[in-house]
Amino acid sequence: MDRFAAHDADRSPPPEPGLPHEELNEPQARAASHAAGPLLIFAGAGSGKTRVIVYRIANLIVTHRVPPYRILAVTFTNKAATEMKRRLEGLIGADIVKDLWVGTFHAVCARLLRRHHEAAGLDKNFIIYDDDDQRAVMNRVLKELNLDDRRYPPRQVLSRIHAEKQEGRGPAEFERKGYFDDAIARCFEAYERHLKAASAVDFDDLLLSVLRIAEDPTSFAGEDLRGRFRHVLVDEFQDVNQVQYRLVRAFCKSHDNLCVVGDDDQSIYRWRGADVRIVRGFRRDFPHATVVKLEQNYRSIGHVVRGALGVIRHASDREPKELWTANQDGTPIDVVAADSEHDEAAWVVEGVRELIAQGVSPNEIAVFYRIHAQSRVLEEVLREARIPYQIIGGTRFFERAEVKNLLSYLRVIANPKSDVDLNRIINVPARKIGQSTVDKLIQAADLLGVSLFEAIDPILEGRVPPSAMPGGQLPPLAPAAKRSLLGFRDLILGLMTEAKSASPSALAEEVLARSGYAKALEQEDSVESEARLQNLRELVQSLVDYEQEAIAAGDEATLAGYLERVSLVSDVDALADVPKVAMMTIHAAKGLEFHAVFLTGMEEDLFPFRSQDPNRKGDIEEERRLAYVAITRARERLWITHAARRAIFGQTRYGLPSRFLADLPPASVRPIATPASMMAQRRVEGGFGGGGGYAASGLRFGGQERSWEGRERRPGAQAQGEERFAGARFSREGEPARGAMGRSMDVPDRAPGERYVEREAVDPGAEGGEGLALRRGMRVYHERFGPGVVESVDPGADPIATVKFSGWGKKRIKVAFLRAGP
DNA sequence: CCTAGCCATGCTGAT
DNA sequence: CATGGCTAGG
Repeated sequence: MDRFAAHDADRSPPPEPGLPHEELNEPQARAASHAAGPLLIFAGAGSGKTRVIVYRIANLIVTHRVPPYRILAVTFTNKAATEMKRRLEGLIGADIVKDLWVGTFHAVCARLLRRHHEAAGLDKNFIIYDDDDQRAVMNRVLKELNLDDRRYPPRQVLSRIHAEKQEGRGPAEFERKGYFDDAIARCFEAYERHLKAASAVDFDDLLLSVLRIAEDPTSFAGEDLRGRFRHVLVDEFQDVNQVQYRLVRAFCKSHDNLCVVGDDDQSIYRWRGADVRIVRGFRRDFPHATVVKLEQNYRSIGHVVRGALGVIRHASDREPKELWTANQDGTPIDVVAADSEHDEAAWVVEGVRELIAQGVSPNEIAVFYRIHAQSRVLEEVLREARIPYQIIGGTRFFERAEVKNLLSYLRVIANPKSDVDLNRIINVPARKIGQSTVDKLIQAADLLGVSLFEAIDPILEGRVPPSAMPGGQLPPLAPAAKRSLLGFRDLILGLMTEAKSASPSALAEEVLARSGYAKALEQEDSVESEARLQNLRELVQSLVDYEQEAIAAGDEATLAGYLERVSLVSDVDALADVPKVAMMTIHAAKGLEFHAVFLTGMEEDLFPFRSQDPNRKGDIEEERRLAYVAITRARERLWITHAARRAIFGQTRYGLPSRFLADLPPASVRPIATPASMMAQRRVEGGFGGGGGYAASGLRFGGQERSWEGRERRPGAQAQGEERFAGARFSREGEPARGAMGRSMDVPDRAPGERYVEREAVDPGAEGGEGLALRRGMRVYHERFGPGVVESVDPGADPIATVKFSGWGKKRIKVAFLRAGP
């Protein structure tokens, strides 16, 4: 029995007779046994969709006798693919599973493209260019076209091209909208030309090339692609883009055995071309589709499920569905007010330490953040506390310079046309081939219309036609430069010969030895160079691992195969099954689950994220879905933290608690303030002229239990800690019941930081002051609008403050209605 | 030709 | 804050 099932044994769905090994509930079983035709599965978070897909595939093979190599299952990450295969092996055996097509769109397309490389005009050993490589190509393109890279920043040009390709358009279909686009169009054309010349593809091409073949009605390759699969399953369907959808439809051309599984509430990749309309329009495209909804959550405790629902309920335009759970309520969600990001990190570490002390395995604990930049502080504190952790993403192993260098050597050996790679290593280690020499080489290559590598011989022999040079001869190379270039050429040629017989790992060793790279690093003898050597050894080891895996799977271990794999690894793929706390962005957390989750940085402008660049408009709806994804990762415990101030991007920001916090049902939340946060609060309080400010503000100690509408009624089983704060509730005299005011009914009844208020400030009998001494920047709290920051104050007998509220914007409020906020 | 150090500039999310 | 591009000096 697998880990998932073992862990959740106490809350597994009821057994279904006739379905061995796995137990499925009614809708799950319906989806799993659906034999043919289109099938749309709306799978809520934690509703056991992986289980359904796995069982469905097993069913197709065992019951319906579909040959495994006729089944394609597309997953979102390689890790998910591996996990799926692992679970299938338990059901139908490894022998059958190895013939299945299971993988990400990119991995599947890379494999198909290897087979049909000719139809795409590529060498068999084509190379996949990553972002860095793409930028290098674009830099060269801009230079070639004499375009100012300040006016046309490579990244922006690329992102424009990327957007086009994601919609399935090439340079020919590019629509010019103004004169700026003229240049973009030329860049697009030149960029494509360079990639093709290098026999390289970018991530978009991987899909696009296969799509073009698959949609070509005339070619043999296209026929093969359209007839290859009899059943296609796509997981995380809410995050597919147009190209991927067209691809899937092409694969299903001769039948419509298409099973898609998704949850529009978890669509978080719109920014990279994912189109929720595809999942929402599926029934229009396939009117006879069977639709199954999985709405029972088996993963999380009741408080977590209700917290997630509170957030997603306010999403506009979602497929009607109601997630529910039979699980126990468990512990409420802790919403923690911290003073700073350091304070926040300290709280997280303390919580992690406690969990581990209680016997929770570190790999069942995760720390989430909105952006990678938040990880550093958390990492430092964890390291200090000697808690083992692993960071997913950020600066990755394969992005380190020395690793990329060795990979570039290997890529040049596999595909000498790859100019980006050649350029990268031509002077690594330093071998006296400087920029001027490389520039001449590039010129020669451009003139001859060949790759950099192919231009070496002509330039050494002076065979570059002078007539082609505008304004004279190509400046001659210095003898020293010639010698160096010759040495480099021979090095590569020698390694190419070696590659014919040696294994990939042996070849890598050979590269390190013959190039002198290892020696150069050894001689440097610094802490950094030692670390680099270590990384290179690790890379060689990963080649060895690859070879062993290939042998075990009965495949041939090829250099191209390895290079393809490293190009397509995703961040989460690196998530190892080791006892370490996992740290990652919420995007990376999609599809994962943990016993305990710390969701950090829950502040306005950070989450929901808002770019400082006013041209880039954020998408609040997507941020909301992201929050939903984050919350639903937790099985038993969830802490959500926010900090009053945070140093990020080189400056200190004073943030408001995220608007999403206000959407958590109060009954499922336990507000907590860190000691440092309470201290800071005390300082703010001082500015209010003492504890009497509350009485003066018209707020009254309420102590009265407020009621909620519908399902959100306070559960009978109160969690401990709830009592501690039970008396600390405020209500303003004469204020209408909040339940009548739409979303404000879910505003937490206690603002973060209120614990201090309870202990120190609430004294109904205290004398009133002369109103609040508000200053700009001060944090206040309003009964209806929640926490806010004072922008300005109009003094007078009845002073009015302009206050910015998270989620509400600026409001002019009588000071009398404000009190000290979080 | 190489290297160190300076300045500037961007800075979400990722296969 | 971190990376990268550029300049000046070796």
